[in-house]
Amino acid sequence: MSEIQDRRVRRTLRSLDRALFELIRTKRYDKITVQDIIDRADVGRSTFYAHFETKDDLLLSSMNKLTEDIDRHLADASGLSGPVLPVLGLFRHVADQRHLFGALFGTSGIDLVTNAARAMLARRALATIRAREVAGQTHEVAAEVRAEFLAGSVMAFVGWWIDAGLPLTPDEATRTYERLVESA
Amino acid sequence: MSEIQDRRVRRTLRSLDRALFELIRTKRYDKITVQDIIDRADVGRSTFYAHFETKDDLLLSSMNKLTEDIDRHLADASGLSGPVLPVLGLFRHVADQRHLFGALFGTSGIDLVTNAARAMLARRALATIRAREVAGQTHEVAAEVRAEFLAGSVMAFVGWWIDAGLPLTPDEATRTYERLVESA
DNA sequence: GTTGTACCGAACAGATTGTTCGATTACCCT
DNA sequence: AGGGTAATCGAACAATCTGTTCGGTACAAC
Repeated sequence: MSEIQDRRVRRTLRSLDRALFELIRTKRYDKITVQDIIDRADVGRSTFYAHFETKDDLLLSSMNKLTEDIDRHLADASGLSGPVLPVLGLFRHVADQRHLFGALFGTSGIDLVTNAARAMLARRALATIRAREVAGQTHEVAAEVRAEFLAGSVMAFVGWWIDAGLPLTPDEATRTYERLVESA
Repeated sequence: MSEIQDRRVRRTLRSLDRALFELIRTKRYDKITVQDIIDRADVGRSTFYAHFETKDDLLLSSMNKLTEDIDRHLADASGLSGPVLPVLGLFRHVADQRHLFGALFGTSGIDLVTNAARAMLARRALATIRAREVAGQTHEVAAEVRAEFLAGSVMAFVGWWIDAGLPLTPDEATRTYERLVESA
């Protein structure tokens, strides 16, 4: 798309980008002020607003670059076999950039609401898994990981279900969810 | 725990609770101000700060009640068979309270960051699934749902992986993730 | 009824937002 | 190399929000 000509603009945009991500590493996004950003980026107030309408605007623009980046690290799966999302390249990228991704996707993030619910589900799941382990049932993957994953996948599914406007009844949703979990 | 004696206090707390959730239904949590809350709740400024230190404080307190609520709607799975998280009761509860849960867990929520990444993964997954459908591969669950679910589960897994401090190498993580997805 | 305590509302300083404007400065192009 | 163009700076602005303090009022508990 739009290639930036002017060196001053490039410099400004990169400074803002960098400042935002550095700040996200240190505190919650919604606690970061435009003031924080321009202070760290050493950019004039009016300059910021010449490029972005709001703080969200800057975040979305930065996220675009980041998702393009992620996209490049996902292997192509247009073949007919193998996982639908071949994540190895992505996971390597995440490990490389652990600080950045940790700030962005860790549960220390913004989402107090989802996290509270997810944590509760994970606790429930873990208790059940442990009880079954005691009874002799084992699984290849460690209990904590499974519990967290199950909780996360329930939240993901509910998120989709709600956003789609509840196109399934609770009973259908349950059946669909269980099928997805056992063979996604 | 602490049972509230004074009727005035009960009234105030319930008003604040209610106001917060009503507001969450209309706009993003981080855009809601304490001013909004006390205006809608018809509670004096000093009264708010007599009960809560910050807006987050109120949210967390309200979320506690909500997760207790969710917890009650999750079936007990202490038995040795059946899904680890029996979600039917939970899903029914979500459908009943769709407005509340929609505001809380829909992708219109706070999490611009996670959502951007999730949306991109879902797009990728959907393209692959469709390509395979054309080639004759079918699946019980609709393509969109599968795509969203896969994307969500990757995000959930990465979230755990990062929070746990990257205890697995990218290769191990990939293997673990794939095992979880195919048989959680 | 008496006593206590929760509420209200106004006022406060400090911070943040988003805008405007003139003065600099750096850049791009020829 | 130089001139026109465009980006930046920085100060100032009103408007809003935060978190605190205070005296006065009204309600609850006993």
